[in-house]
Amino acid sequence: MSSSSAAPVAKPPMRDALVAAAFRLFLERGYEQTTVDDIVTLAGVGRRSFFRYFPSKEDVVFPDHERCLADMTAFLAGGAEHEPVRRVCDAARLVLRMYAENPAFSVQRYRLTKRVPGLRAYELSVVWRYEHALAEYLRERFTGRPDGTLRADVIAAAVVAAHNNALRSWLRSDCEDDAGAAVDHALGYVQATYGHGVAPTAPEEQKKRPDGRPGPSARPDEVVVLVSRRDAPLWRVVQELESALGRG
Amino acid sequence: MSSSSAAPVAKPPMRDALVAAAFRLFLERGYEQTTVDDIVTLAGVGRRSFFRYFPSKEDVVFPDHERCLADMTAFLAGGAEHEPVRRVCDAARLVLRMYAENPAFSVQRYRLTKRVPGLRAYELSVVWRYEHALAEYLRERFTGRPDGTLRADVIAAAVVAAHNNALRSWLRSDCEDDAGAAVDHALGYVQATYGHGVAPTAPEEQKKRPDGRPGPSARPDEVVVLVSRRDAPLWRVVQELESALGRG
DNA sequence: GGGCGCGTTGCACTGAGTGCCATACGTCTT
DNA sequence: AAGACGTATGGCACTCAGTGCAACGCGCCC
Repeated sequence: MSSSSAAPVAKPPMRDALVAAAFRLFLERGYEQTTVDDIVTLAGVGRRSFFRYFPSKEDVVFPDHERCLADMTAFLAGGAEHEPVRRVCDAARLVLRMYAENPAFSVQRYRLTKRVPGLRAYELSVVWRYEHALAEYLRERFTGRPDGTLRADVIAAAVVAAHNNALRSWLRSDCEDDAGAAVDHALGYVQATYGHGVAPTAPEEQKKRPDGRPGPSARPDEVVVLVSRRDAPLWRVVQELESALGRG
Repeated sequence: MSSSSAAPVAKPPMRDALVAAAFRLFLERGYEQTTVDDIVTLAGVGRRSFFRYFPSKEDVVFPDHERCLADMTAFLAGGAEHEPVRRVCDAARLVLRMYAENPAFSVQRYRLTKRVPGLRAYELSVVWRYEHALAEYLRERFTGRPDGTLRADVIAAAVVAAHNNALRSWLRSDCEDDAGAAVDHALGYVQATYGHGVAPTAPEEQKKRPDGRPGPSARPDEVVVLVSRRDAPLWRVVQELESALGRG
């Protein structure tokens, strides 16, 4: 079995071998029933090398997470055009696209994390870093707004929840559904709630669109969210509504 | 020293002693620098007993979490009156009240979890169970609605994020702020976004209040959220608004 | 050829967590 | 009163994750 110049992988042949060996064993005999020694024996490498590539046994289940997080962070840092909520939703779409690049792998991991409590907990800490990055981005964009950090935290949590909802339903369908459509639908709900001008509660957003029109990427199914005190007089509510819609 | 009948604690004197010893050591020399042997030596008990009361070293940092989660779950199962979003917000208020019962302890724990990555990760798995319980409750209440599980997941995430935002800012202030007011403000934002009748998108909610009034415990600062397609005719929007307000 | 950097490996060690059994104490039974 | 029994605790040995350290092999450059 010559493996010399057949498929010259750029950097880490050993890393991939460890991931492959780990998943084989995890799937056939379970995560907790598999020791690191089992993995390195199957991969034919030394035990010490495992911990050189993966700081913990759990990390081998999320081998490209650091890269994925770095990509998302770079995307957020890449520019501030578009509206902030739109941008974090796009960041979430980016993450889902990375999952969708390896459907088989993503499904296997999903089955693992669903069954093993320890892996579920670890996945939470992974997801938390994404959410934290989104919240951090929104906090910067929301500086000066009333309740800026609160809104940032809540919106980031909502985006992550919507993303995960779509991702899980896609994974449960064995990747037969359209992942992009699912996440668009889920994030559309979040964008409809928090995105756009939301004039009455964030009037300063209006200044960015002096023409009073919906702004970039206006689709016919866009929605407007109006928040008003319940005891406000109806005429006042309608007035706010007209200004939010840019009519009247 | 005679400790026979001086302070006859009901159930677990040993458990509390372990918690006290653990926090003393964690605070004075750090979490990772403290071994379980150190804790049991200071508490004067056998090492095996530690793991009888706490399944892991991390659990000693959240000693009453199981009870707190059970209380919240019981509260949710206790009744389905009020509007669902209102109810999960009240559940979050319940949790914050438990934190507020031991301000000093909560602050110490906050300082610990903030600095120790392992504890932060563990706290995430703790918080996740709360969020999951809220989402589960909302899913049941939202069965039949379009995107019921999506809305349930997103709202649960938003509630938890708002709760945590208020909790953290309260803990950072050394418990000098008013925790109740902070969480009311944060959850008010979520309730303003998702709560109440939200007539246009959830008309079935109207049936529960045939009188058309806001329902129980209507406060003057309650708000109504109206979601509508941006391209809808204005008269239609106003019609929906009137029905949402129970006027017209 | 000999030094040098790097990736790999083996080895010993710490510490978390578990299973098993022995012990002590209170209670219930005969 | 003596013994049986359940429960709480302690002690011991073991597995396994993770780390520090010191070799070893290997290509490379001087």
